[in-house]
Amino acid sequence: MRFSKLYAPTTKEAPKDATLPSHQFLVRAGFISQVGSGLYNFLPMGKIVLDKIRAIVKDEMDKTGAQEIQMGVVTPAELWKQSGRYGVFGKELCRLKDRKENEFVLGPTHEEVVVDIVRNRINSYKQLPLHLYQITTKFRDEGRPRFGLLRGREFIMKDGYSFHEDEASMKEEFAVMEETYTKIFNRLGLNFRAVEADSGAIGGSGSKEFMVLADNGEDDIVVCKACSYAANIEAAKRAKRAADQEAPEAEYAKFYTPDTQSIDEVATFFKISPFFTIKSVIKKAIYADKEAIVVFFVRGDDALQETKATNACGALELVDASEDEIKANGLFAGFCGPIKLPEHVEFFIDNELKEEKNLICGANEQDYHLVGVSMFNFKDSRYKDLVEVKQGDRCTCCGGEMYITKGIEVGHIFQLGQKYASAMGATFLDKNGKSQPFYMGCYGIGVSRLVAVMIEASHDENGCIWNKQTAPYLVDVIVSNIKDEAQYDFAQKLYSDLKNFGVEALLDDRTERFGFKMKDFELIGFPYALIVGKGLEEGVVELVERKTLEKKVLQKDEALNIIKELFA
RNA sequence: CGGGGUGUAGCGCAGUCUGGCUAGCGUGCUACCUUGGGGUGGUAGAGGUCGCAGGUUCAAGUCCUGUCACUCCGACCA
Repeated sequence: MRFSKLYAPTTKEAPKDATLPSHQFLVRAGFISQVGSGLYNFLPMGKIVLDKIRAIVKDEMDKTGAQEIQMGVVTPAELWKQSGRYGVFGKELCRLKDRKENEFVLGPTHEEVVVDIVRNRINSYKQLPLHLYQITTKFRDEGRPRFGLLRGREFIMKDGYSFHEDEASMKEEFAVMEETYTKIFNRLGLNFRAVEADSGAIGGSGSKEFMVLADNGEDDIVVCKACSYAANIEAAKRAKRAADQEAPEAEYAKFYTPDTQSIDEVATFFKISPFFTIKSVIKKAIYADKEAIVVFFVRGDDALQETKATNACGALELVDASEDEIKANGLFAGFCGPIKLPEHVEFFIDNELKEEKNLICGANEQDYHLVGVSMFNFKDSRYKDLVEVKQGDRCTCCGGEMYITKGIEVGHIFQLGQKYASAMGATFLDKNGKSQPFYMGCYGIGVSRLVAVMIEASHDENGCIWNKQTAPYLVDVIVSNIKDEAQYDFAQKLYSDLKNFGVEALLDDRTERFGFKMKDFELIGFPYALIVGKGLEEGVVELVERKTLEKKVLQKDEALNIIKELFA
């Protein structure tokens, strides 16, 4: 490609609202352009990069025996009603009607459609397992699109769905996918972790997220310093904590404690560590068909993890309860506790409080707390993992210290079980001739997001730094002075030799000055530039590596071979 | 969803508070000259219904009402 013909509108200035390097540089270097909130176009070089990432994903997927298909972007609402997600999915689900007032949905993911594809066509265990995948555009009407390609409304995702006769087969495929994803992200040269995750509304039992470690990530992940444990903070577990001081032994009693509503005030009043207090978090749980007040109890010095809490009570979401709602349910903000709670109020207690003694909690009475409280008389089903893991907590696997870091989710794999197949009546005959729903797995990769992630992980103050696997072109042959015929002739010859050898090369034949072309090279971030300039008179050219910006002087006749070796 | 901000030339902005003649600046773009190893320097140009609709006024980019779009912080993100 000749730069003079390439549509790559580069600019000195970044868009005013771009805050992340990946967003700024991808726009400035002419890879993408925004057309609306969360909507981006891929310009020629952006498309090349996107296709390269797509090709790597496809290559590794095909190797596992998964088969590529392509499902429609517009899907009938009827399928979503069958699975039950039409109501459950929130505003992110973009619903629309056709001229006949039939309802449709822009596919944010395709479990429903893929089940419809195999339903009544796969009838026997002999046809299983089967794995179908696609790499297509998805639409989720995000409440707040941001960060360029990292959180758009329209994006390109690889989504795969596997069908199995039993759980064992499903788990086998899950392991294959974990391995495959590892290969894909390794080929892309990314620093990532596979972490334990919450499954969210996609549902199912086990799920793992692939997180690229990056300062600008939106997710908090917990990582063990000593072993390989890593988890999304929504799912992270920790070893039970020990007390930080001796337990304050006391007989069970009610104390008058005016003006002590917060944990700090209670701890100060009783002169004890907040560790021995019980924090009550009162939430309103939203279910598909009702709302209810739910109270969560954790240690005073712990924080409630909202996703865990949502899962504990099976709600669609939790919102803060208003003062009126708290009062209406017979509760007293600041004086709430698990003992003598009004009977109709649902509650859950953190696992770490089970069978603990000598605790202090609210008495469910204005201005009173209870001391010497023991946690023995609650049903096991009340106890759930509710706490948010903190910096410095200990690992459940090895006891090592854990820390919290930021990550960008680039992949998520799920064991769905029979959830969708049951709901949608997709069954097959097993070895015993019995009809049963498929076991399913589903596996996603954010392909367009990866374009941004590559730059988030690899850039400097001058611009993008692409690696050989994803660069739009591998070598930028820069003609320093286009009017110098010797330079131009030599560069053109070298450029066509490189192309003939199969090295993707770009010839910067624009009538711009040297500095201008170098700035563009650095902004766009091709792995190498070959400068054909004033040194040519002495028989030399220069090779610049983008990553280090180091220049090497080469004899002009050896340049071709040296570049060939770089990409051999 | 809660709280802010912005909309004027391709891009980035000033002008609006305090209404007034032909709406400016930087950059980019076109032509010519100049320069030719780090976004050269110069001359001359093209390019704008001031987001949209309505209102007040002798007069609206500027004041009022409505509306749309974009965006920032936080919540949410299946």
